[in-house]
Amino acid sequence: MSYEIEQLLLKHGVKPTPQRAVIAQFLLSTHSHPTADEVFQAVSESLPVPLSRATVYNTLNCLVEAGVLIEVVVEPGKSRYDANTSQHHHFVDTESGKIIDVRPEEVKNLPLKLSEGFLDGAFDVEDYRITFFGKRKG
Amino acid sequence: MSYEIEQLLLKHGVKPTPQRAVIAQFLLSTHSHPTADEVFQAVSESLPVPLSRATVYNTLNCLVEAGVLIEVVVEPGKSRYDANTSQHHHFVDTESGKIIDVRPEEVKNLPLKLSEGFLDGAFDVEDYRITFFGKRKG
DNA sequence: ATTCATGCAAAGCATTTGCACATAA
DNA sequence: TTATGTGCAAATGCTTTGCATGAAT
Repeated sequence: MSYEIEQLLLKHGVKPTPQRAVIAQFLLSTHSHPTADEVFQAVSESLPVPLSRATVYNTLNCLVEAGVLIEVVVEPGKSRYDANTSQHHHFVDTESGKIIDVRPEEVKNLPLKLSEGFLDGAFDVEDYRITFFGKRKG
Repeated sequence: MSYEIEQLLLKHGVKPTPQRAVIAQFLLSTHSHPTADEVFQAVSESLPVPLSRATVYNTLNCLVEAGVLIEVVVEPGKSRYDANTSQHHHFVDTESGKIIDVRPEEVKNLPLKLSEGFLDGAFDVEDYRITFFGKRKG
């Protein structure tokens, strides 16, 4: 496994194993927001090590807990994974279902705030995520 | 079933039945964003008609398709339902898991736009939803 | 030796579906 | 009677878990 991936995992307190490295590597190489099953398919095909679905699920959960990945839920029933852990938003193409990362700089009028009176000011907003929906032009 | 609920269902092209009316009624009466199972529990308890889980699922899907409800997904694995169909956002209390509706007027800096250059201007944004995360103060 | 990741198969949930029965127009 | 909603139970799909094996410290 590559030195960089190994360092990344170690930095997050995750013991580097071939399976973990290859799954993390795959997620770093794509912007397609794959599901667990898509990760399993993709990684199984082109892999020096064998891989079971259980390990894919265990590994994805482990990497999410460690902060290497984030879990993205846009449709009910399945989770998607994203190695882009910096604060960002998503655009969902409602025709293809594709999910595209949107950097905060690409959204005008950020940062957002709730009005002072929101619920008597009883809550602190720590973060927010925006999901845009739309279609390809033309 | 009440006249108003009946009219609401008819207006959306849904044939009013006791089960549908009572499920719609329950969702109109709460802001708790219940899951299908919570709807089943709540409605089963205080009900003149018997009710099966299949009917709850069928009905919720039917009401979502008809535009009477919206489906809200904040956690993987289960859908939640909301009779507030006007465009709005959500605040998730990360300690209790509670979901609170946020009216657009309560968010400063709206409306949002993507910058002109976003993906070469290839997409039209039709809508967006914001999910805020935070905690109760103190 | 001890710890812990992996693989397999079984189990667990949320949800959907097939089919028979009931109900309403 | 014709269409359609409902109920039950079985099936499905995604994910988790238990347990035995295997690798690494």
